Amino acid sequence: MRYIAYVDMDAYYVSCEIRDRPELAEAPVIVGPAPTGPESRGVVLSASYAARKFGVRSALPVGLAAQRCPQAVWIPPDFEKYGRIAGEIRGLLAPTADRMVPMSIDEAALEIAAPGPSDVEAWARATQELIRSKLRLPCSIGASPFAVVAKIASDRAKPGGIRVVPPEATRGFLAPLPVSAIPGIGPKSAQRLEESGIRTIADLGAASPDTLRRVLGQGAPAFRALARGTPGPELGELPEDHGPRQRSLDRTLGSDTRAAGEVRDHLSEMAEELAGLLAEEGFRYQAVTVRLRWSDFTQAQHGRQLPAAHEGPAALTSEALRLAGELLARERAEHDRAVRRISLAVGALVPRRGHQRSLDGPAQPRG
DNA sequence: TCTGGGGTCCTAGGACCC
DNA sequence: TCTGGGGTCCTAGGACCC
Ligand SMILES: [Mg+2]
Repeated sequence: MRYIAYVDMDAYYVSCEIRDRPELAEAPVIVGPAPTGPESRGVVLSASYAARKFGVRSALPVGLAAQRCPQAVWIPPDFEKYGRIAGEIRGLLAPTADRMVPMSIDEAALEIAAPGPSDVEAWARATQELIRSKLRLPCSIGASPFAVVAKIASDRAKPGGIRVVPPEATRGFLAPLPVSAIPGIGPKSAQRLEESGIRTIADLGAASPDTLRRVLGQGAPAFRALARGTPGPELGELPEDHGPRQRSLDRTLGSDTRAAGEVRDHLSEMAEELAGLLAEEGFRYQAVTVRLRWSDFTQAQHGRQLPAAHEGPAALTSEALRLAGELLARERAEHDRAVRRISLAVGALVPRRGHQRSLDGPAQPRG
């Protein structure tokens, strides 16, 4: 039988740092911009399990994290290191499986052929031991013939565990879990489902297709089939890789601004940087979008398809400045909020002639 | 406490075509 | 001539994931 094993590194950034500073193994460690430092506008990127006992989680504003856990050891992020180690992890994993698909910087899905669940279990123990002995890093592993079930199982196995769900056990495994355990059902969907009396995945499987369609939209039938233990290909199989859809850069300003010149200066730099990134990756772009987040945290975007694909910073810079100018003009006339964050994205990416996409798959940074 | 940066996909309305 | 319907593309906004 073909199983999908989902390997998810535990507290990945923190584990990478503790590896180099073993005296911190049991300490409340937080990777993120220190709240007393220059980048006070930030969030926790990764928290050790000791820090989580104080209510510190990824994406928590650093000010609140410091308040909840004053004794925390703060370590600034080193993305170059995390990326390099991620490559080493993949190098160890790939030869153990028929196929390995990187899902993020700290997750990978592997296809393995195994006669039964006990063989998968043995593979998972050996794999955990391999990563622990070679790289001194902990991970959790979930496995199922269905991709999304393997991922959910890896979440339930954390930290450091293994959870194998044979196909016939799928429905029973999922039934008691909250709907929010399903990737793709976030806080908003969970709230709306709760308002319809749907709290667990068992509730989801018993709900009427019409109700689910209203709350979850087009994906409803796939979620319902999953809840009944028989996911279709949308959730059961690993997604195909068709190359990146877009590339983007974001900058949150140290303090909000109404100065158009400041916004333009940032955008010009960002356009240069983004054009350089695309050149390295071998893509041309045929769409440009500028997105501005205002001081009240709402955002507005303005974008445009270009008549032809471009490379280099010139077209990107002029488009970006024009789009931002139009957004800012409208904002001045309507609400006149200050700018908090500037984002620049290019889409409709076209491979440059003669340029083959790297076999490593797209860059997949995360934090 | 005050909310990062980098991605993917879905929805909805209007334009346009058949 | 009028009406309806479906498909696709574009744009803006939003949910969601790590
Ligand atoms: Mg992880």
